[in-house]
Amino acid sequence: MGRGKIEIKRIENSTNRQVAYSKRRNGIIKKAKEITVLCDANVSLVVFASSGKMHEYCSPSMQLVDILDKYHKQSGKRLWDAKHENLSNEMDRVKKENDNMQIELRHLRGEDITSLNYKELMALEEALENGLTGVRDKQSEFMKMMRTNERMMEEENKRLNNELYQKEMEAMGECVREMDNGYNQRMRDFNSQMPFAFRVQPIQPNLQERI
Amino acid sequence: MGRGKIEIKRIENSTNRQVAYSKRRNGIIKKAKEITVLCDANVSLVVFASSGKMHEYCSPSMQLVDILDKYHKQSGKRLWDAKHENLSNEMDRVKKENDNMQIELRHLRGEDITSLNYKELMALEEALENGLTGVRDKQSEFMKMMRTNERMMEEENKRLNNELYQKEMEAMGECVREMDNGYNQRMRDFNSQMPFAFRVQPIQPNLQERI
DNA sequence: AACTATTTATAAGA
DNA sequence: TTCTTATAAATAGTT
Repeated sequence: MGRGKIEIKRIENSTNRQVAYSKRRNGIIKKAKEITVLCDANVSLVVFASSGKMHEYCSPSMQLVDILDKYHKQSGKRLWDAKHENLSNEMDRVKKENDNMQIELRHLRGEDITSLNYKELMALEEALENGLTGVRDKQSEFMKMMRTNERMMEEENKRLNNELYQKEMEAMGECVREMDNGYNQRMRDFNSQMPFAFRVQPIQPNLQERI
Repeated sequence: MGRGKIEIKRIENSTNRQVAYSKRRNGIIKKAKEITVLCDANVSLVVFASSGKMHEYCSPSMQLVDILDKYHKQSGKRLWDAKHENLSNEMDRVKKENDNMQIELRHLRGEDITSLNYKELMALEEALENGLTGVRDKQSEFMKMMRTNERMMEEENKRLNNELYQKEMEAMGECVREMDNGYNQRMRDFNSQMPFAFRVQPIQPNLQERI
């Protein structure tokens, strides 16, 4: 009923689909109201757009719960119980999955392995070795990164020390020549004796969170 | 849409009302199906005739319970009782636990460890090593048991062979002296040449299920 | 339950 | 979204 006949299949153009949804939703709700009045019927209508938005119509003087109650009584399908049962089943399934994982975890931790046969033990060993290999690869990667970083820090440190020394030399300027030359000598001595760890260090955000 | 226009008010003639109900109910259900397909929507429709008879339509791949669940979530109206909510919460809890275990398992298998920091990697390595130690202890225990068993079987075998030989000697009694002495000699030769595996073996229930 | 004249819903276009 | 309008679809009244 429109400018052209349409096939009843999903409207691919999303705008058109949206428009059609809006129109038809109004239409169906209007029909629901009409049948309610004309035929003295009770209707519960809940429509969800694909977007998730919900619209509902429910005959006046009746709440959805009442309708459901009637539905419950009529259909013999016990909705609440059914829902409960579904949830219960799902629960059992998930709990079983849980138990299996628990067992697997315990095995991987070397616990409760008395019940395993030799074949299973071998498989377990292999799994553990594989895991260990992966972890150690990752660790050596880390090590490499740390060494690289250390080297960078060391260089940065050298550079900073140098710069600092230059700055001091500059700042002291003429002063220096008037003072005992021994002072700067002592300064340099001190710096070269100071343990590396106590010198000014660059901030290395890459490492701060990881170590 | 008919031979004449009608006012939207209760149809007083009961037969007409009944007919109209039937026609319009089909119409509305058809519309519900159409909007479901055309617009990718989900619909729950329950219609009660004034007689009390019920008809329903529910989008495929969705049960009324699912619709209700969605309805519940959207409207905030409490359709489910406390029991349900408890179960629901428990479910969430268990599912979360499940996810955590899944993650731990993947880590132990060396998967998804990119996101771990060094400390976590170390802990993981230790766990794996402990697991491996446990498994290997168990394996060596197995080995020991198998060796012990083998030794026992060997001894048992020797004993049985001996016994068999003694029995044969006894049973043949006088016969032997009358026969060519070469027979027994051949018998013994044969037995000592026969591969170990084909001799009578003791039943070892401890090993039967395990290996 | 079928038929059909008419009303109503709506697809496409603006 | 809303309006318009040509056309498809629904259905009231009839058989």
